[in-house]
Amino acid sequence: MPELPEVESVRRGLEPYVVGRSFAAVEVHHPRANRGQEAPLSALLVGRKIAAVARRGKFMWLEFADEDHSDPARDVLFIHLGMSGQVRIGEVDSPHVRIAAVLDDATRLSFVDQRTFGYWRLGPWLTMAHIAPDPLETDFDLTAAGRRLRAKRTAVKVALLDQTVLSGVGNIYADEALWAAQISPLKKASALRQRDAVAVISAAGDVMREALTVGGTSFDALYVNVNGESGYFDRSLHAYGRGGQPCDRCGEEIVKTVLGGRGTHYCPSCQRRGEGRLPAAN
DNA sequence: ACCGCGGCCTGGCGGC
DNA sequence: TGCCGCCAGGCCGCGG
Repeated sequence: MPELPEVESVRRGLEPYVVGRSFAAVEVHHPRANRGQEAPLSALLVGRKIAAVARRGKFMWLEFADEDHSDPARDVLFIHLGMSGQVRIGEVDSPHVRIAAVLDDATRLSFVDQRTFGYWRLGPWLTMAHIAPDPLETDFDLTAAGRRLRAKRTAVKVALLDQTVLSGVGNIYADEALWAAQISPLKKASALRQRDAVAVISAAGDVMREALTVGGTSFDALYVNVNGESGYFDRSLHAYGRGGQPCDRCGEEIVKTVLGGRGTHYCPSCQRRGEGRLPAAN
């Protein structure tokens, strides 16, 4: 479940089941699920006590009780959901169960991942040092993120997806943030005024916070929380997936195009902020 | 140093 | 019905 609100929904769901528990058994059913790991995951994890479930952007990780949490070199268990990963409580009847784990209180965790872009990997926390803060962090610096965005010479849509600028934003929330801030996805990030860069990042935070309150966005059973339930933010989408439909703000037709290889949806009429002519407000 | 593109996978859908 | 190409919410590494 790809973007920040979906990952955070999983993190919150996982927390009460795993904190204070230890791994009793871990079985890897698909080699890609722990690629990059030499030793078997079970040898690395069994007996280790989980102290916390943390997240930055779309990266989630388990902190262990026997590690120094202020040490950037400490080992953590990264759980990345990739494009189609799920972490479920209990056993799951699916051909895509890639990892099955049991905790010391007999709680079962199933890592289900159709496309195998996700993984569990024990490694040093600093492996993800390049991931920028996400807009839901309490000390997130909007001004600095705005400057990083404007340092990019790509289209602003592409820059929003760059996890070293800010993290957590994926293809859905990038389109939604640009729609909310009334900025064209095609506009060069470096051509944005600072206040518009800040506005679109701020909008990304707002949209993701709102999505989180309804459990994230899911169009199908691929994107579910730890109990297999779908979120329903798809009902609140204004741009993503709405190509050919009328803009909720101005009625013009939403256009679908491709930017940076990703489907991109926007209103060509009212997403023109910072282009010299203000959109007609309805 | 940066940016753009291709690759990694599976499965569902629309078109022929 | 069947096959084929295209598309999908992410990320990394390569080459220019």
